[in-house]
Amino acid sequence: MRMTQLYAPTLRETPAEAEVISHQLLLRAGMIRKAAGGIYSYLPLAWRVLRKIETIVREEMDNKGGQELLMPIMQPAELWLETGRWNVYGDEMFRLKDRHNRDFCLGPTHEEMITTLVRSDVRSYRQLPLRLYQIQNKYRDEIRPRFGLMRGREFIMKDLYSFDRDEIGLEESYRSMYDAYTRVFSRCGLKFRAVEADAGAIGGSGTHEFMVIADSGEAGIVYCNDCDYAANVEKAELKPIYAAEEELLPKAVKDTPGIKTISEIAKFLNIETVKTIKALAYKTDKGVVLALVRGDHEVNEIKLQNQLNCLTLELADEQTVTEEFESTPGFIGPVDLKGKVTVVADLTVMNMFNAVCGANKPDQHILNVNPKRDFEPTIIADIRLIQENDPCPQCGSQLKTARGIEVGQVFKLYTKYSKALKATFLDENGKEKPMVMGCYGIGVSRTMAAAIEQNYDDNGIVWPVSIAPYSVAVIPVSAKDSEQLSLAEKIYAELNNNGVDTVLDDRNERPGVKFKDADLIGYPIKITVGPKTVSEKLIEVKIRRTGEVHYFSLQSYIEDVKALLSKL
RNA sequence: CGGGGCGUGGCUCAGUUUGGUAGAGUACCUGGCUUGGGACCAGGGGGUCGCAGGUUCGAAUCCUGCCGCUCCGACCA
Repeated sequence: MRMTQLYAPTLRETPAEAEVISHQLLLRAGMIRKAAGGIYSYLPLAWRVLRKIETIVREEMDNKGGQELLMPIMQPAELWLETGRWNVYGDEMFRLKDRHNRDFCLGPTHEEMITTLVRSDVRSYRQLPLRLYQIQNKYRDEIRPRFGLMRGREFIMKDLYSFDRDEIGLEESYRSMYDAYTRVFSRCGLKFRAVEADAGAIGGSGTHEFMVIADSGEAGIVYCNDCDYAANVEKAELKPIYAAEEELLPKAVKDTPGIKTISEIAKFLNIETVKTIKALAYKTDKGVVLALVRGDHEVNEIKLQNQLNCLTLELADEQTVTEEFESTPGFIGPVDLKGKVTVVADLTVMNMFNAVCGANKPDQHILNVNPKRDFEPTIIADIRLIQENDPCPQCGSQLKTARGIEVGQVFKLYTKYSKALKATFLDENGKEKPMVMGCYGIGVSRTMAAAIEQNYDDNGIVWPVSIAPYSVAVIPVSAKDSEQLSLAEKIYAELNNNGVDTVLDDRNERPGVKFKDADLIGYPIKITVGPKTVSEKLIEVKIRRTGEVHYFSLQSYIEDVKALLSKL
């Protein structure tokens, strides 16, 4: 490709709308343009990157017995009514009607579609296992699209669905995909971590997320340096912490005027926050809930929601606290609570002695509160959010925290959808059984953004070779020197003929402009054709990531460039 | 949806407080000059000032409503 023809409108300045680096650089490098919130056009350079990622994905899926197909984006409501998700999916689903007033949606995912497809054509255990996948746009009307391609409302996803005869087969499919995902993200040049995760709305259990480690990541993860444990903070399990045993003292009410927060009460009473109980009031579709954790801990709302098995969960407002909990905002506690409240206590709370909590009355706390003696929770469970330095559930070492961008997730669905949609087969004994399913997603467009989040510098993007739009940019220093130009043309043609994706910057620009654009777009290698190339038959080869410079002879540079690329 | 910020040539922004002919830089076009890290000179095209009402002799500027973008929270590939 010649730069004079390439549609890559680069920008000198960062558009104000872009916050995260991948969004800024994708816009500046002329790779994407916004059509609406969370909806983007992919310009030629971005499309090349996406196609390279897709190629890697296809190779790895096919390697594991995956077969590519393509299902409709537009899906009839009946499918979703059958599993009940038409209502559960809520506002996140893009819905539309046809001229006959029939309901449709733009597919946010394809479990329903593929399961009904497979159920009508698969009858026998001999046809299983099946691993089917597609790469296409998905639609989710996100509450808040943001960060450019990282959270769009339209995005490119690879989704594979596995159908097995039994759970042993599912385990094998799951392992295969886990392995394939590891290979995909490694080949894309990403630093990532597979972490244990919460299953969320898709359902099923047993799931891993593939997280690209980046400070801009929306997800929190914990990992252990001494073993292979890694988990999403939403999921990470915790054992109770046992406080040193104390003699139970009689509980006492203490005046604490205007003292509402944990840190205030600890300071006021001159005690450690570990001696306090934090009580958080929630409103759910299953009534009001009081969640208890130790003062220095945080509530993990996902865990709480899973314990309550509720669909909605939000912090209660002051009016709710007053009316439904019959308590006082800022002074709520589990002791002598009058309202009809489900009390969920964290495991650690149950092992505290002589603690402090709110008295459910204005400006008062209770001292020497002892769980079981002074209050009896409805549910006792692990509901706290894991923190840095908490012990590893596997080996006990101190955990580290990091931020991650979720680029893929693998799920075991078991028979959730096959039962709901009656996708059954006859086994070797002629017995009808539901297929055992798994689903496996990769955010292709998000992977592109994540790659940038991990590979950039002050001058622009630094693409890993495997997914770079072009591997090499050939830049003649002078736009007038005919010898330089003809050498540049020759190199450009020869590299392309030898399978190296190359652009020629044939624009009538000063060299600085060409270097800047090349760095912004992020070609792994720049080849400068200058006076030295003409006089000494040497080309200058500069590595984008390191700035390292090599001089190769015009006689033999092709192999040298290829060797260099293979090492990057 | 709740809470902040912002909508002025493609991009970055000034002008709004105190109403009076719509500006700069950059990008783009033409010519000249220049060519090893976003040069320079000259000329030029391009804006219903987010939209709709209202106030006024007169509105980018004041008032009302709406729309959009963006950041912080709940959702997720």
